[in-house]
Amino acid sequence: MDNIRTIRFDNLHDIELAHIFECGQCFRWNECGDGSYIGVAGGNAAHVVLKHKDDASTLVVECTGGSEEYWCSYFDLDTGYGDMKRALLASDSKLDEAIDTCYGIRILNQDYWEVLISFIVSQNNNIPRIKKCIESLARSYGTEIGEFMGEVRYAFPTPEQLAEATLEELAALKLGYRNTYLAAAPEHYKEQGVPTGSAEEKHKALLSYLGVGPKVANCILLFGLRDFTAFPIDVWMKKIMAELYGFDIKDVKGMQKFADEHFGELGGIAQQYLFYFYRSMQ
DNA sequence: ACCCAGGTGGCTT
DNA sequence: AAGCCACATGGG
Repeated sequence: MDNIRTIRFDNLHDIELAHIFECGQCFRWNECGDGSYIGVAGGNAAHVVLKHKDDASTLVVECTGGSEEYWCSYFDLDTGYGDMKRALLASDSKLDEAIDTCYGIRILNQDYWEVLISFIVSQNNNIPRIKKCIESLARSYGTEIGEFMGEVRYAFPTPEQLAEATLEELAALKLGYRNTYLAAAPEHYKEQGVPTGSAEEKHKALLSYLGVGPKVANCILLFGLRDFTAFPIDVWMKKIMAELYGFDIKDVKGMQKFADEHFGELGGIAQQYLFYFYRSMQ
């Protein structure tokens, strides 16, 4: 692929690629072996490198497309994560180690539809297999971007493209029982559009998708709609909340209520730090 | 062979 | 409202 463009962002803080891409919010970025990552976002393939120098960082994006504004928004570079982290630390010292160790998490500005489908696939599944499933979907139904850094890359399929898939084809992609959920999603998306309103209203709208329950809806709220009040509780978060705050492992309602009152507007940020930190410790 | 993974739908109490 | 359990697939 010719026409590779290089975009550079200087003087950045509170950013680390591994923490952004490995914290469980996205599934299409892969590490190259040297700390840089290759992935696809918004129909563009990209290779991203982060360089730390003194107190600041520089992000270099080599991409097949996407404006400077697009990538700035995608990496959420205009949001002050330092302030959010300081606010969380001031309210709860139990976050000290997680925030200190995983300092550079940012919530990517991902496409709503892609997040919706990705987290339907994620249920009762593990991250390596989720990534394979999503890559298969892109390869089978997404627009071919072209060869980029030694591999042909594919955009995530649009709702119209995924609507073309038959149940038999989806089953052949080894999606498991979730294939029926994916088969139903494009039409529902066409009818409902992108949810608006309060967090509760959006959450409720998401629950009307087959295959979307409370946990997946919270992931979509946080990663697809950038609602930082969302606090997804999966099997890992149940263990973490039980261990850290003394909840009964099954008391998900109590955990949700606590997160809402205790972390408020920054629940999603707190959740990401806790999830990623404790998961990386196994 | 068994258990688990960024859970949910559907059925039974 | 709460408690089961099946659901595909692949890795440990």
